[in-house]
Amino acid sequence: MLVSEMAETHSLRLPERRRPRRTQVERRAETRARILAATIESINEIGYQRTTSAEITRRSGVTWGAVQHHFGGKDGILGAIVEDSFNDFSAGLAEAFESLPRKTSLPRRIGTFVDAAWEHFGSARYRASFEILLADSVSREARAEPERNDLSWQNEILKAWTRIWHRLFPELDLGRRRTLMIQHYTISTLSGLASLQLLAGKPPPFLRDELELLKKTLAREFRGAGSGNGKED
Amino acid sequence: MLVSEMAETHSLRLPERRRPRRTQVERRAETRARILAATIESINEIGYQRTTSAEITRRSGVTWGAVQHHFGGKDGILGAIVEDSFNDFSAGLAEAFESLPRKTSLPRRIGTFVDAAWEHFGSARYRASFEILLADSVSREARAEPERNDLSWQNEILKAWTRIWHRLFPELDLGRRRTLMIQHYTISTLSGLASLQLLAGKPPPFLRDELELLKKTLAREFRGAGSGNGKED
DNA sequence: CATTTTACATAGTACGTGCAATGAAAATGG
DNA sequence: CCATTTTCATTGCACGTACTATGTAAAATG
Repeated sequence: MLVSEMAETHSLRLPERRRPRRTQVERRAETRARILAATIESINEIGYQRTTSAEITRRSGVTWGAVQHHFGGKDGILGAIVEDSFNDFSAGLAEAFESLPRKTSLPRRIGTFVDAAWEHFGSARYRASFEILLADSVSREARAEPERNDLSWQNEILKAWTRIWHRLFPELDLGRRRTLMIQHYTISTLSGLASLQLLAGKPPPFLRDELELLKKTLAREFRGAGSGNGKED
Repeated sequence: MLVSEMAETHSLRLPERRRPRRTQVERRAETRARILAATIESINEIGYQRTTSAEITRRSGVTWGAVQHHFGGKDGILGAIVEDSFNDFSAGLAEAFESLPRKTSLPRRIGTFVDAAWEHFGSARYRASFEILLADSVSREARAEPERNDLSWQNEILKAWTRIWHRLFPELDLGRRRTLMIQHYTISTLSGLASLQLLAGKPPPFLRDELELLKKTLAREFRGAGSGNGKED
């Protein structure tokens, strides 16, 4: 389905007052959102390669001039998608943390944590980000461009992850090394689920059980890791 | 490093008898291997996008005519990589199974299984296959080409996986649904590790520990799943 | 209402990419 | 040693893609 059909499907039948005098910020926000949505949709439906500039304009219903104005170019769209995805992810984790009553049991905290994380990794936007980063990051180091964009998103995402982690599970003391290992394992599994969904074209059939299995694994690793048990390396 | 430098680094200094009268099968095998190796290397180093036909000929040291002759075109190379990767994977698992003495303990069997599986998922060839499939499979369903190539590699890989699985762990009876779930979970984690390695550009720092954690998880799930315990859905 | 700024539209273009077409060299087989 | 097949090399080209350049409409500003 084309994004352009979402908001103005019947606009052809109502030619009177087609544009009800929208304000600039409204226009700006809507076209930006349409471009981003169209790009994400296209990447998920036909893949990164085939998501061309023409395809984006076709799906979004806007012209290339709009893209140029708002994002500068195609790279601008892709960068914005990755950035938004990451920001919403941090916000979502923080929100899940806030909405949790004080002194919730460890398994329950793990549950909400994994669920909130999957809210991110399971989204179409993350899948798009994944393809974008994959297509971009590998080639970036070849060009020897050390920084330029979001100064190594990897460190950023790891930092945010660790921050939330420590706030959610303050009593844990597994040692820095083991903590990072379990974090990386969790990300691997969740991102792996997302990437397999990309390859299969449909969500994993046993998704819920797999998330439960991950929770169980985390719970097991956390058990017996109360304050003071960790050994730093 | 260029693949073309591997075998004929000093050939410029020994112009006499440059080509010691190789047989056809030798020539064929070598150039094919060089092309495949160059493509895999390129995908891992500079990414799928930048792995152009020119880049492949540059790294392999052969011309486009050779590629055309052996693979028909670029798609031929990519397809061969995926196919070879999958075949070697099945062979590797089977071999690991054969080399295992009768009545090995369950944890040890799990260990060799995970290690053998990572031998596959951790290889540069798999990472290349992953990018190829990602770039190709998503766009294929958009073009509505139901079969054509290896008739849904997904089913094939799942079948082979299940086949080995049942030979390695014949006493398990978790029920079909739960078995498939755990398989998918294992693939997700391993493939996730591989994809994160692609994004990071370097192998995961805690790889060994993460594999151990996966083994532990599997062992725990298998425990108490002797013959007759499974419940079919 | 006039002016300035912002938001979008249209047409043309430079460039990379994969490949077709053709030919030469190398090996095989008699 | 010759004919045939296999293997590899060269050149030119059609095509898609992202983008530049420039023009127009719409909203803000006073």
